[in-house]
Amino acid sequence: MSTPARSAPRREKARAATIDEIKLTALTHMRETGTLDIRFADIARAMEMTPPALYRYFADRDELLSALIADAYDDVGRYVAEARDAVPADDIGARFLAIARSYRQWARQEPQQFALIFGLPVAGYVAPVDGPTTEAAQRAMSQLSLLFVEAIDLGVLAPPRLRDVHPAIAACADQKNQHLATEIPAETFQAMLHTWSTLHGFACLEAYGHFDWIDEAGRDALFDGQARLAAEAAGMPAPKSS
Amino acid sequence: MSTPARSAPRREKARAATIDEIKLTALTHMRETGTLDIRFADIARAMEMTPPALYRYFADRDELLSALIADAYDDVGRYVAEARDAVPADDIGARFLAIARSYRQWARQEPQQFALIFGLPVAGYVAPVDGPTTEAAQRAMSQLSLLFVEAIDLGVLAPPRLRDVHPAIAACADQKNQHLATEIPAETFQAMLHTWSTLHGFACLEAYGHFDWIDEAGRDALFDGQARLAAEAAGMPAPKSS
DNA sequence: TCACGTCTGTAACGATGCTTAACGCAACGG
DNA sequence: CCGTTGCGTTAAGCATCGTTACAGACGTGA
Repeated sequence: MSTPARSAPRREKARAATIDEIKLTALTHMRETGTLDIRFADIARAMEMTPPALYRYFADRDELLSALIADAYDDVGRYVAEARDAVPADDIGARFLAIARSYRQWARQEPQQFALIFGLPVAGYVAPVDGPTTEAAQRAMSQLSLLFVEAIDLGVLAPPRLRDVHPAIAACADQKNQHLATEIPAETFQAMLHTWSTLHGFACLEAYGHFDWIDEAGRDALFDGQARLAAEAAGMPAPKSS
Repeated sequence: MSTPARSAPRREKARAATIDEIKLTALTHMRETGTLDIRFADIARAMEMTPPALYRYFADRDELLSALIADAYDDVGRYVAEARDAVPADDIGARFLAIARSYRQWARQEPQQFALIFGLPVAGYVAPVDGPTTEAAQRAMSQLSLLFVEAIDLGVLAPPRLRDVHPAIAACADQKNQHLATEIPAETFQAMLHTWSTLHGFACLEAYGHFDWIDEAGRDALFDGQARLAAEAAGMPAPKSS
């Protein structure tokens, strides 16, 4: 049976640790090679195991990949949420900046995981069931929308720079609003998407090395400017603290 | 010898045609599979040839990949330039919109080529010599900077929304200005980078399917809004024509 | 017509990877 | 103390793929 014993806390712990080690080894290997390629042979070698042993933990290569993708979802979501929550709840502007910066930093630190989620599908991998791609969008965005809700509740959100909203976008906004306590106006919903696109663009270009010709200080300043523009356009207040 | 005969116009033509067919077949295969994987076996099969025959045209798999990447550079540059030049030279705002839209459209039509240039390096492929990645940045951006130069020369470029420029960015601007007749102010240079990031972000998200939950009309409107925001922030005039 | 270069196919080598099957070992529970 | 369970190894099968070597076919130019 593939079902693990139901009463063996010690075993299960070891098993979970091994699973984590496998995933971590896979990630490390991706970081070292700079690609999204993972081979059971490589992982096994790095763990001083033999390839077939891995099949005790993952049915096949795709299952490992799926797990990595799922983890990446969680990682970026947690990373961004933590950065946001580390800033006083009453300083919405600073919270916005924290989200923006953490999104960028995550992409920089983990370009492979970033690509895993936001890049082209990996070779030979078929996405399980319906659109985890869409789910990635949802989860990444949800942290941002939470902040917009906070801003609305605190009454500090100015109207966004762009006021006219296409009916199709308004419809999307309505649909999303059904899951929220505080209603997000369509213009603000649109501004959120603009914000995300803007920050994502910078993160992509930088993570994949297209800004390497600008030194780090310049990139930092450039990004903060981009974030400030985005905040301004979305009606987000300026940060109180530096 | 790998050197093709020096006097055989007919042969050379056929050879060039075959090379083009190989590259096109490779692209087609990438489009169909949705990945960046290319295998000599697949290409050969699609062309009703045998794998070894391909070695007459490309020394190895990497050489083919390099050629595809180089082509992608050219393609996007040409595509964007043509779109821009199809608009009256005195309507800078419309020209800007044309560039923005064509960049997005290219990414949408050719997500694989887009990823080839702007994504993570392909598995098992080592970039020849120094940073073609950087070159991609240069070439894509150059079409945009040409437009900014036009705008400056016509005196229709307003100061960008963001005025303070970090010294590191100013230094980059100075360096780029050495290759241009018309000097681009540092703030404008910075605004160009912001513009590119913004448009690129939307293009990435859409090309890789993260906006699939918005219907096409909505995406079109969303993008135009994004472009308008970017133009406004960069000091670009509004289009005269619709 | 004949020799040459070019192109292409057949065959084969070597490496690599995914995956399954069968066996041995250690820990755990009664 | 013994059976069960889970984990890991060895061995093997299978499928590819990249690449090279060799030999035949074709068109070209003298």
